[in-house]
Amino acid sequence: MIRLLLADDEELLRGALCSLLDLENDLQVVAQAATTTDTVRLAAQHRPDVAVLDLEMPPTDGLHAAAQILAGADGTPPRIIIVTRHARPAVLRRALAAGVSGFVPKSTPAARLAQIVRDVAVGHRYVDPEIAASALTENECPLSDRELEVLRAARTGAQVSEIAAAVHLAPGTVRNYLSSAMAKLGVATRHAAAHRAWEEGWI
Amino acid sequence: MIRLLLADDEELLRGALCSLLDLENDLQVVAQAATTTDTVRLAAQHRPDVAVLDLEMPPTDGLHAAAQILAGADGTPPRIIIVTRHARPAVLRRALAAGVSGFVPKSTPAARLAQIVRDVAVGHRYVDPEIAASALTENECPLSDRELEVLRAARTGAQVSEIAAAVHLAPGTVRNYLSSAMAKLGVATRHAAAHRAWEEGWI
DNA sequence: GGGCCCTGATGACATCTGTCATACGAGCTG
DNA sequence: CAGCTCGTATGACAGATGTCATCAGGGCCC
Repeated sequence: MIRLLLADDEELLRGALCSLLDLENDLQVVAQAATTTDTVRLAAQHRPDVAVLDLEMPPTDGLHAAAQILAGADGTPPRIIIVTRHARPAVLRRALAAGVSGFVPKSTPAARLAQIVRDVAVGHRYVDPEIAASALTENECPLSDRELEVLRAARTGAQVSEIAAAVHLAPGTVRNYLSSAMAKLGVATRHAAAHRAWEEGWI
Repeated sequence: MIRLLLADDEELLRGALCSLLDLENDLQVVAQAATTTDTVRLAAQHRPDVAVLDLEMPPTDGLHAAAQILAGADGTPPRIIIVTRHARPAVLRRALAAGVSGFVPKSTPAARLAQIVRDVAVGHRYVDPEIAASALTENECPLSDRELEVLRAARTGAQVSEIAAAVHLAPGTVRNYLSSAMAKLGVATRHAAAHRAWEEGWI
């Protein structure tokens, strides 16, 4: 019997997946969570074999939760499967770096999930083939850490002075980073750059 | 037997909901769609009793699909339930104006969906109580149609000239609309205004 | 130590943005 | 008809933004 932890902030999806997976008679959902904090707590408490985590979850995100679970486990940590709607190569890279075993976009047929869970439970890794292919062909994120940082701060439409305060840099420096990020992305405004970087899964 | 059309671009959710609802022995999923065009086509072809539509679907959205289904039906049109993650009062208003019978956020427990489908099938309407309460207390969108239009075009970080081209207005006029929208929303940049309007579900 | 790259910072300059006053025509209201 | 509002447009101006050259300090390699 494979013991599962299911984490997703959307009750509808989590509930539907729960009953779907519980139908399989070698799978058992032992805990459910809607937040990353609950996820980490319940993983430590129930020690599931496999944790299926949505990437987009408050208050942080699935990757943070995965890292915490893997770091905090004494003994063998659970295998972790990340499920996401925002399935971009860059996100896949970050997920694999965090040590997750499975990466599944929400465009995967529901029927296949149970099999992926079984594969991962016995130690295999599963990565959506489509995204894996993109990750191998698409170019890396061209932006530096600082550039990503200022773009993150620019996402809500803030002015330079606000961004500068948020990242603890001089306003002029922020403008330089924004400028180089825009040049790298081939766009004309910081906001277009932030939008683009977000779409690509870089921030 | 209640005949259902299920439309959602996420296979995972659609598949999970499908098996969940099929488990109920008075419900039967007769068609599934991942795009709004398929949704409209299959609704005409299968004439389901209830259509469960995700709001966020390519290439248009669930509300467009709902309007087309209701307009195109000869005889009694299907009852329509909109499911959405982005459940804001403004969206609810637009949905009700389009003639849908049910409005369900994705935070609804999966187990309750079957009952909502049954209620709607016999002619009741169902609106998530939480959102309905917000819709009654929260203030209306203060923006005019033109303001919303330019903000929509501004969302990707475009410059004034691009926005002007997109909405077929003079650049100066676009700036006036952006300016008044920013004033109404109490923000300092067009991008912050667009971000805000998006969060509120206005664009 | 001397050179070299990297990060963060500054200042100057052209351009873009946000604000505001104003204008003009369409439609409506008295 | 005169007066009014509304949508659209223009021009002017201050301030914000994007670009670029340049500089100071800190590691790092020879």
